[in-house]
Amino acid sequence: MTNQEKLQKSYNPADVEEAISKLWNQNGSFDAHVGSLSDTAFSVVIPPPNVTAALHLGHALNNTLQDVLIRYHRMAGDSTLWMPGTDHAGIATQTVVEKRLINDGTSRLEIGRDAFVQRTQEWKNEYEKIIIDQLIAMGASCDFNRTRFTMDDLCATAVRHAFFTLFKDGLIYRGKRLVNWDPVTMTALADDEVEMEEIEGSMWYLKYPLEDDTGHVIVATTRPETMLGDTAVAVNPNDPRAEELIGKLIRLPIVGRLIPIIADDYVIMADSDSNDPKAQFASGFLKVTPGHDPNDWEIGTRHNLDVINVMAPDASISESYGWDDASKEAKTFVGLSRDDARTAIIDWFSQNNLLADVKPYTHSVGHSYRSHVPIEPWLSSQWYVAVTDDKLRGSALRAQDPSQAPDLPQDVEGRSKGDGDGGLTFFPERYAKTYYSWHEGIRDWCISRQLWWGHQIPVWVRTVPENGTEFEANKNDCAVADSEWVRRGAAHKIRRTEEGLIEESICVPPQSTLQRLERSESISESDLIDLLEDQGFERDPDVLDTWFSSALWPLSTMGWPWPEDFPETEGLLDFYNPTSVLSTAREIITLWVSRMVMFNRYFLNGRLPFKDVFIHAMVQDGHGQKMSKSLGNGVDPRDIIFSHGADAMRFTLVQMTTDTQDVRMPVEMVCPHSGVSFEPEFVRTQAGHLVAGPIQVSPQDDSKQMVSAYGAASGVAEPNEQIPLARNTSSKFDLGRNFANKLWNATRFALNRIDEELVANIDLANRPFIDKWIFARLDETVRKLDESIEKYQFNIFADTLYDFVWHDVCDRYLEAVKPTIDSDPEQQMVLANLLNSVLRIMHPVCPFVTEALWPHVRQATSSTVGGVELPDTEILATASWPKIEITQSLSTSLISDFNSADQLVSLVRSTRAEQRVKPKQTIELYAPSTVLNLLDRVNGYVQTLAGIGEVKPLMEAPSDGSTVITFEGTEIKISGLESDIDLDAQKSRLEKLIADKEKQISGFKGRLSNEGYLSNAKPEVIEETRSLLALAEADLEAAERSLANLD
RNA sequence: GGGCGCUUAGCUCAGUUGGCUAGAGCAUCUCGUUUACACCGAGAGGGUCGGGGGUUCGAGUCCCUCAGCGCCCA
Repeated sequence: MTNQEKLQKSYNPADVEEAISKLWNQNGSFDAHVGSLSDTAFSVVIPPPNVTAALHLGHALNNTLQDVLIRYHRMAGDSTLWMPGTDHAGIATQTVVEKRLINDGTSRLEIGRDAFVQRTQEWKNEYEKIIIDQLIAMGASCDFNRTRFTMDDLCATAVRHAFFTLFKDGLIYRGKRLVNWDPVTMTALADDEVEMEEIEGSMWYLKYPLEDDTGHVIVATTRPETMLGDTAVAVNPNDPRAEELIGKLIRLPIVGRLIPIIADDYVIMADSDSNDPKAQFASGFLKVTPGHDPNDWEIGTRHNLDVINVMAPDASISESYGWDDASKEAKTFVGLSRDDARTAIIDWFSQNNLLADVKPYTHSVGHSYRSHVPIEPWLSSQWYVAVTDDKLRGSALRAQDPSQAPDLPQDVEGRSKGDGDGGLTFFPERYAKTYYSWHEGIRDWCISRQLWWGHQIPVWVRTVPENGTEFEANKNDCAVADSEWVRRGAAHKIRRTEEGLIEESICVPPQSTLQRLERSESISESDLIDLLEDQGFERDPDVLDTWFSSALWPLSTMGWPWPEDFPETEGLLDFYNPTSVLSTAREIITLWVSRMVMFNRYFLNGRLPFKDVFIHAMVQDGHGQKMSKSLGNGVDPRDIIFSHGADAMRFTLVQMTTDTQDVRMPVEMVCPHSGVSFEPEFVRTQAGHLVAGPIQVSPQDDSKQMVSAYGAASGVAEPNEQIPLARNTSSKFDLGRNFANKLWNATRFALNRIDEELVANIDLANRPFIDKWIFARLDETVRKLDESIEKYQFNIFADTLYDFVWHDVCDRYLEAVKPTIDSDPEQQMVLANLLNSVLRIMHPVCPFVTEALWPHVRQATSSTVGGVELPDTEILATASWPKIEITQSLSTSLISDFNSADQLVSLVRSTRAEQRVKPKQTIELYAPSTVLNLLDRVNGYVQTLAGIGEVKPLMEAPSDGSTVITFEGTEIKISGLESDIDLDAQKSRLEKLIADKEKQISGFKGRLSNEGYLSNAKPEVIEETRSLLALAEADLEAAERSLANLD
């Protein structure tokens, strides 16, 4: 006896979800076990979410997809690992914590580095917990015992070891050069952290007088404030004016500096007729400011120009950072912000009659992705990874599956048969090109960040006069092969600074690495550091770019470099790396995918971090804006779980995941006072985004208010008891909710019907048509699911499930067996096995409802169906994927017979509707022998679903009181409608059918009389057209005959 | 500026190498409820596949072009 009485009338996710999460956790259902060599590994590392904020639906999408893959492969018998964790997200987290401090009336600088890191740690703990709870709530089957954080001991060791190795191998260097400087957060940014924005600015035309007083040149610039740092004026050598001017000197206004006119073909020549706005607006003369413009830096390098930095880290004009020839006049600008300096300098030029012109000019300017202010190209000392080296860039390019990528660039070594080359595949394929282009033009990676939150750079630096050291330094970095520090296990480099001093850098490996090194002097890491600091070395205060630790994620989480130091990681690296697939978003290809490939391959002899990269769609809000933590328009998955349940959310997200389309998610708010959903009022942010206004008024009662998710996320409004936080929802998820409920009720129906304890196993060959058919369809469905998951076609996976479960199992099979099942114990067992299979195939997408139903269904499954392998297991999450081997003879023609019969059912139903036959009224059907044979083969299916009482030969049809159907070229009559026949309706249906068929026939005939078609089209296509024509002609004839009989 | 995608029913989206009468869900309309499910069932209506041109026997699908939207990279 099953315990079906426990099943409620509809599925209520909140009743079961938490208990089921607990069940999985208690049973260790998601624990990874390193398998033996013969086992198939399937592993995924989670893209670690930033601890800056809670997850939104974009994360829900990505994590659901990963979970579907993991659950599918776990059921398919693979040894699975889904590694969870979070990312410290240096600048982003520092920014949010600083915001909180400012709200609290203090600041980072006021409390100091240690206290700040402590505060940030607290933030991290808070959000790490929220994030993990969210993952659990959405059903993510991660091995949560292994949860990592990019700054925990394991990851920190990996970071230190990786840095040390790269440093020692000459792939990390320190350079003074222009970086993308954010003058608000006061840190350098990587190229990809800079967002380009179109700015409606101006082009200013400044007169620069020649030193010999013979005239002036006019330079065009969008950044006049940087002219204080000009060290040349450049002209294109092809410019007609060039010859006369090159080599002459200019007396730089305000500053008085004498600077040369040089020739460089970077300079765009003036051409007012050009289509290129740059040429239109050019004056032909370019002020060259190597200290404040990357292109000018290049020109400066070519012409050996001085580099003068006229700005402080906050982008105000300053003479303290490399500007020592400021005139008295120039000093009046010192201390101005860059905006004020711009105005002041333009005023000065204007007052001195040196402003030739100003034109409005639209151009794009880099902005900080974090503070959104314009980036200042700024000269400073930073650490770089030489990713342009063939060992990194080349390796990343060689990794690509050659069939997906263009030929390797000239300067990249060819692929070898070695580990990993050619093994990296992108889904959808087009993203392979994004990856390729990024590496083709990649530049060295600036990894220093002027932050307090992150992995502090493990390098101690000392600068000494040239004669203060025993080492000779050339201009570039060079490694010291032997020194007291090298003998102790550290790596030692020296370089000559721009100021002519000698800079010594000592990189200290982590203790675990140090103790394993062969070295002549044994010393602990902490003693080594003490020694360094005693000798005047200071640790670089900067931290590493967050992506440096993320790049090591598939390595570090698996225990690299010293898994024996972390016993819980033993064996992981060899068994689970390379991971099977990385699922992530588009922009991550450059930020993360690239760097993981480079690092994993570099540190593990070419081994890839993952074989496949799946790029998922972006989740947008209802206005087509990307859902993001920083914009604050994210919808908390817990809100959707609250309104619709986790399975509904998951199914809907999976169903929306196609190859090409981003996912648009119109969001409603739920009034916390009334529970009513409504569309919130939207407001535009300063940056131009549409977001739900921070405070919303209740749609039911305008005296009541609530805080929107945006209001809370942006910190503009803080929810309290009177003005509570409103949850979000979206009717998009109704689809998934209805489906979960459908499954619930189908199971409920079945459990009510299965009450016989039958132990004999069932041979489908002895079963009625409908039982055979549903298993043939199950077989087909499972194969389609397997194929779609293999190709990461998630929408097809979901649609296949929906179509099979809703339409075939519920609408057809269950309806068809209703008259017979109560008296047929074998059929009850067929149904039990069917449902058992359905729960299994539904499980990867809808784990909660299936797990909730599982104990009932497995209990009901007391015997087996031949050819269907469904071994019993206590927990569905660890049950096996159905294996179905139905003999060919069983499924041949089953599906085509069924489709014919189903077609007939819908014709009869349409006719019933047209003739307004009451639902319970059974009717008589008169059919020719071909149809009678079909009805016989499908064994009552048509009668049951179309409400047909008796079936008789066509010739026995009564001469009046019947209506007629055209089916597969035959006439079928229906009588017993118990009301007057609506002749008009019948007539117009037949007329419409005739017109339809005539149109079809003329189309087919036209095709078949076309010489080109007959000679070019594939024979089977032509054959098909012929048979379609025949069918249409038969239908037409039958319909015409019927119509004629009516008159 | 370069690259990638999108534009198909009122809405949100499928449509694999060109080949059946272009599909689904929602919404709409009609009918139905003691009988698994109204988070339901049955039926119906609704599309010149963004515009234009081309290739082809045949184009939603391939090519060119124009327009609009979005993303990534500079």
